Amino acid sequence: MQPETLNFFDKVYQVAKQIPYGRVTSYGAIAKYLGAAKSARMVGYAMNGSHNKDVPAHRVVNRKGLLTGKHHFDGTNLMQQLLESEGIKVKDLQIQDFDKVFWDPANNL
DNA sequence: TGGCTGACCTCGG
DNA sequence: ACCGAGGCCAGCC
Repeated sequence: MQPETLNFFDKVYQVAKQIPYGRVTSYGAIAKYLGAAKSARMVGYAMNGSHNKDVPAHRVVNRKGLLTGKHHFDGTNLMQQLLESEGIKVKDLQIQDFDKVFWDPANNL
């Protein structure tokens, strides 16, 4: 579907958009799926432009299930609220049952 | 224009 | 098992 010609950012957006409801993924998972495990940083940075896209950046967290990017959202606990709104239990910036809500792109794509 | 930063992860010692 | 450093690409000053 996605030609290799697409840039890293575009690919990230494509994958992030496909994240199912009530599920979360990590930057590294997406990066690794794209074939650039070392480019996990870029995935997070790509989320910076996700604001203009329909990318649920709140469903993307770090490897520890910590909402590191919540500081980039509008309010303070907005990101946590969104996740809890989807049924995901979040303790402060730590996602509970992260293993259960974790969605691997390679698992579905 | 050139250079630094940034929502991270993996590898090496 | 723990700690330190590197790497990637694009946007912004």
